[in-house]
Amino acid sequence: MNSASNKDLSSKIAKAIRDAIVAGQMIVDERLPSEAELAEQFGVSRPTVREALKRLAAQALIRTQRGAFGGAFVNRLSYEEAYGQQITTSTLLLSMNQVSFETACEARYAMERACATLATLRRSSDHLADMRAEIHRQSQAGLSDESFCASDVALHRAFVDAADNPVLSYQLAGAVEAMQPLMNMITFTARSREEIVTLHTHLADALEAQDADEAEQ
Amino acid sequence: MNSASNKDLSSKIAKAIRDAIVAGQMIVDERLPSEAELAEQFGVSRPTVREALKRLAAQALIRTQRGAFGGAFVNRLSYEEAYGQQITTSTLLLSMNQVSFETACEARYAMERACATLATLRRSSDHLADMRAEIHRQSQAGLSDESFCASDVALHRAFVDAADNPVLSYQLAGAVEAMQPLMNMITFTARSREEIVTLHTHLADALEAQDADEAEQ
DNA sequence: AGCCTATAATTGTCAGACATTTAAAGGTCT
DNA sequence: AGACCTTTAAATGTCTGACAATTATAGGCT
Repeated sequence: MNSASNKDLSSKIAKAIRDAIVAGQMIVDERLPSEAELAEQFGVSRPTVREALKRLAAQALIRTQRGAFGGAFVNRLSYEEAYGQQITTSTLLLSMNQVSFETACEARYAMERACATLATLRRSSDHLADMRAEIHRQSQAGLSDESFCASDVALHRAFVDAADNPVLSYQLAGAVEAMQPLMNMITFTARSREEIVTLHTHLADALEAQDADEAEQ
Repeated sequence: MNSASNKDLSSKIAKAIRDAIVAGQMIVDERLPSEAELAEQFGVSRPTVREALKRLAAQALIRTQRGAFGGAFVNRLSYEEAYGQQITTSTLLLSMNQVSFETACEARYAMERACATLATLRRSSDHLADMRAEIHRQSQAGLSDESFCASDVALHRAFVDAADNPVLSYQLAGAVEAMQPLMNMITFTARSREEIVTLHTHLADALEAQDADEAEQ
């Protein structure tokens, strides 16, 4: 995307440092040279270096610390930070590209079906309890559409986590959460809510019984 | 992650603008105020505003254009840009968190199984041809491990695209591509290569026959 | 009408300065 | 000797002011 001939100096510097990190030339928690040193190395001014560093910080590749012996450090990207990144990206992608509700739902169901086998094998009682709790909340009458959606997301999050694979959780939780704004635009009738709750109950039952044929939803 | 009390002014400003964009208060291609105006609005200096804007640019939320009537514009996040973001994030996440090869593979297979049903329904002859071509390449003898992996990624990419759901493609292609560095650390014996090629051939055959029970790999 | 040029707006970059934060070194007292 | 305080220096965070580079628009010339 950023061709090498990008005129922006701060882009080029950010890319150079990013490449070094991704290539493993800098290990986690390693300290980068100070801004003044980087400025000298790249032959630019400090503000330009700072803009490059902020770009990297925005991608959670580095973190900065003030004070003596502070500076910029290669950041260990945590799952939480990665979630945040993915949710921001996915949310924007969906909201800006006229992705139809059907397409998004289809993707979501497909990905959740992917978890079903693993989840039935590994679901813990904790995850089951979380799911039951959300189902109970969803069946209450006075719930706003927004709260209903939020609970729906929480339920699916618990389901995905039940597969006990952090990579899968990272990928899918982001996707599900990103769809929440789309879902919030929909109003649910009492009838459709009932259907959803029934579906969720079947899902939880199947998980509890460790029956893999619940993948049919 | 970034609590509101983050001391960094450029963080706070970036967050404010990002929130406005995500909330839909600014539409695609809308022009932001100039840096000087933003500086005045937020009561900070121009360099600080610039650092905030660079953060947003790093996330592809805005693009900038120089010259008269240039400025920063809300960017329509394309699928390609989103891929790039996701690949960077996923690659780092995997390489920095001692994710085992097994966990990654498990996630990958699970997600691909998710595509199987849709792919069998919708696969075009183009996708099939792409897959066949990669399979052919993989069965050649003198191929380096790295090229073998690259071809493997290309094949799976074609498979995922066959499901004809851009959201799914975006999610999974990023995941598969991010695993390439992990896969590159592995050396394949002639025997294991043979098995993989056989597996891929079965997959392509099943897709061609539109037989959904190939999901068993 | 068509082309060229000046103009103004805006981002990109630089230099230098000061404020703020923070860990470490060193000094003082018990 | 050990605990506590103070100083110090290194580094990021921020500001000011300036100049360079770019580019769409307006106006003038032929």
